[in-house]
Amino acid sequence: MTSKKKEKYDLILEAALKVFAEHGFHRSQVSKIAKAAGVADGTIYLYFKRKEDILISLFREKLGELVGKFHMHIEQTTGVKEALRKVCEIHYTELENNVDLAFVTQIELRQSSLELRKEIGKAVKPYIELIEKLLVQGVEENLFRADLDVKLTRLLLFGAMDEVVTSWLISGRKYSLSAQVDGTVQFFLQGIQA
Amino acid sequence: MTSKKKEKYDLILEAALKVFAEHGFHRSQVSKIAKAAGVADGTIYLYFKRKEDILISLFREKLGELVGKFHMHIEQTTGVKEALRKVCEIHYTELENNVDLAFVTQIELRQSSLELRKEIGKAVKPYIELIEKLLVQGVEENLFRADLDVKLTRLLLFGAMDEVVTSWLISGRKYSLSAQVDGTVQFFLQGIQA
Amino acid sequence: MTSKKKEKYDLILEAALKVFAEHGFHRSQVSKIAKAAGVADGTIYLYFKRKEDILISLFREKLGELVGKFHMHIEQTTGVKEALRKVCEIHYTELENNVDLAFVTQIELRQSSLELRKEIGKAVKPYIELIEKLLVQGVEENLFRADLDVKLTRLLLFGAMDEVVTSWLISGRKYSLSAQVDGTVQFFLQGIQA
Amino acid sequence: MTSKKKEKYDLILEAALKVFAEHGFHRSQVSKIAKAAGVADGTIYLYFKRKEDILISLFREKLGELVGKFHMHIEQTTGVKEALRKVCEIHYTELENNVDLAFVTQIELRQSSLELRKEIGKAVKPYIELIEKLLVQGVEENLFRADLDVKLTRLLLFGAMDEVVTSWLISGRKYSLSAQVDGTVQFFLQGIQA
DNA sequence: TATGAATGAGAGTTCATTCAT
DNA sequence: CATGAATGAACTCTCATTCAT
Repeated sequence: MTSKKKEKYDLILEAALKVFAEHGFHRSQVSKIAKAAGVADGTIYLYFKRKEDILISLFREKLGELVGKFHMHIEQTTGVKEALRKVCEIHYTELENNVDLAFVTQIELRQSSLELRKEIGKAVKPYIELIEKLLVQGVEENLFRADLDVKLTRLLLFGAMDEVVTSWLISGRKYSLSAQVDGTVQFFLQGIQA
Repeated sequence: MTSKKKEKYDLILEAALKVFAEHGFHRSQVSKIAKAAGVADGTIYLYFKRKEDILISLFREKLGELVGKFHMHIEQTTGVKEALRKVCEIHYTELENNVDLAFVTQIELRQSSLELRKEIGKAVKPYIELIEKLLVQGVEENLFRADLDVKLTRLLLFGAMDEVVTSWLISGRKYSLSAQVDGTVQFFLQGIQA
Repeated sequence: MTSKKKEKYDLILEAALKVFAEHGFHRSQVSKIAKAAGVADGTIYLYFKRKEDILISLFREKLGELVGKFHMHIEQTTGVKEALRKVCEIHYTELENNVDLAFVTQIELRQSSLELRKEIGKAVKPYIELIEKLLVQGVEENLFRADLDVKLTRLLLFGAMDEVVTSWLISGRKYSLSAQVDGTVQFFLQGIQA
Repeated sequence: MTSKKKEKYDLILEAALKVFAEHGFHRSQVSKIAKAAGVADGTIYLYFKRKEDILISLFREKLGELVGKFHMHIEQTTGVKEALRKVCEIHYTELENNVDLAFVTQIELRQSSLELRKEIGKAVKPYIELIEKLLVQGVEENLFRADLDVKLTRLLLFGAMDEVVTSWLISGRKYSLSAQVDGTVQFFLQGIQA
């Protein structure tokens, strides 16, 4: 029963991901999601309290998976710099290979109330903290500047990558996103100075 | 008459800024904006084709003003690095001193369709290009790396600053935004490397 | 403008009376009322806050008219007993001649929440108080028993008439309601007579 | 098995009485009743065809019990007048001592369609006929007026008592209901007395 | 230009009822 | 007999936009 319930829960989530990516959150009627999932409208409400809950749950699940991948790959790396490159690489390639998810995270999820954005902020936090952890480690190993403001820098790194992804999406994905990893990581490590 | 028209146009825009900042785009009814501007609902439609147009126009006007300020201040600077610091300084202080505008640009404006976001992209372009121009100049003056990918880097810089502002807003503005200028610029110039 | 507004207000109220009488409150969709009134659905909400407000307003207006008629006719009577007969006569004939109103007051209005019934109770109060006033006057004139519990008796009179009307309606109006005036009044007077 | 069936039937009815009394008919979801009865939603439909059937059955059962009590007590009385007082006494005390039932009969049961009200009318009939029987007997014994319209009077008596109960409920039960018996009966007897 | 009353399409959500297990 | 997950019809209310004045 639990597995069956879980199945339908995931079924709806998968359907929602597709519908949100194609039509955007506000233009995605619950009935459209239900139809895509092959269930009745009312069934949605057996698994989610409100329409917004689908969005939040979707984000939590998918971001959870992503953070899992980050941790998994980073464990296999040997140095902090290498790990940081891995983070950027996963960030770019995962979203490049999963355009639906990219649209939802970069475009649709932002189309929400301040209240919801705080909720999303909580879900993003583990990722931001992962970056911070690497920064702290780098400072301890004397690889990064001793006076580095890690709280500020984690935002700068995340924001920089985030903007690259969004810009790539809005441009219509006319170039390779993963090809930007080198330039991005070099910028992170060296800055722009000659 | 044209000046009078301009006056009412601005009147509506100012009212919209306040209303959007307080209630968010989707919760800001046209009638609420009209009331705040002291005009009739229908009058709005003499100056703006659709509700979304108010948002776009607001952004264009305000961003235009901002870009103007950037140009004005940069002309008074002597070097590229100094100019880049000035850009960051203006970016942070202007939004810190104009919280309404900050809310609209960082939160509400993102709550829009892909179509609208493209429109916004066009309005942001002059700013992004201003950054790019400084980067190109820096490379030419051998201040920045010769192999710098300026198209990518302009996004990284903008994205990094953008995230810092958004994060500051969502956190509830518990710390000084302008105090982040030093750390941000240092990161831009030096990167994180020791 | 005010008269025009008043006109549409009444238009909706008249339409609602017909629709409520025919289909009952819960089966009367707002769209049905709007159609009957020849206005758009949304227009209803320019004059009434919620669907329930239509019912309450309808009751207030109609009961207000009725109480007005009571007062008007009673002023023309000479004695208390005659006045009491007039009350019963108006009660029965008005509802007999306005079956739609009768249905709404006797059947549909009762189909409401305890909260709403209290609201209705307030609207009925002037009528109950009118009856009480007559009873007090009768006691003072030694026409009615000196030990008469006027608070209780006003309920007994109102309830008795109310039940006669409801029963007449539910029976399918197979007999004359106004023909019950004599029997009712005789019962009342003998009951309260000194 | 039949007794077991009867048990569950009563179980649901008792649960429904409580739920209806607390939340009202329209706000009492079938699932809420099922939960209160400790059965599954679907089980309700093994005993009742529709939600309304629960209400009707509830009324029939409870009113049947009441009418039984009336008959039982009246048999023990010696005169018609005494019997009539007993009727009023039972009417008031039974509902005063069973507030849940009072709420359902006076408030919730009225919240139903004309169709249902006819159904309820049938259930009330034995009680009304009981009153009529007493009236006829009284007339035969020359205790009551010879020209008494018993069909009308039975309604007047029932309606008067009904209104007293409803008014007592809506007022928030701030006074004793059974204390109204004397005043009520005195009014009745004087009204119909020979 | 300006008004603001009127429009009416649109969608989230509830819940009585069913039926496969 | 019993279950409870699934169904899907039903309906109120909002609000961007229009247009007669």
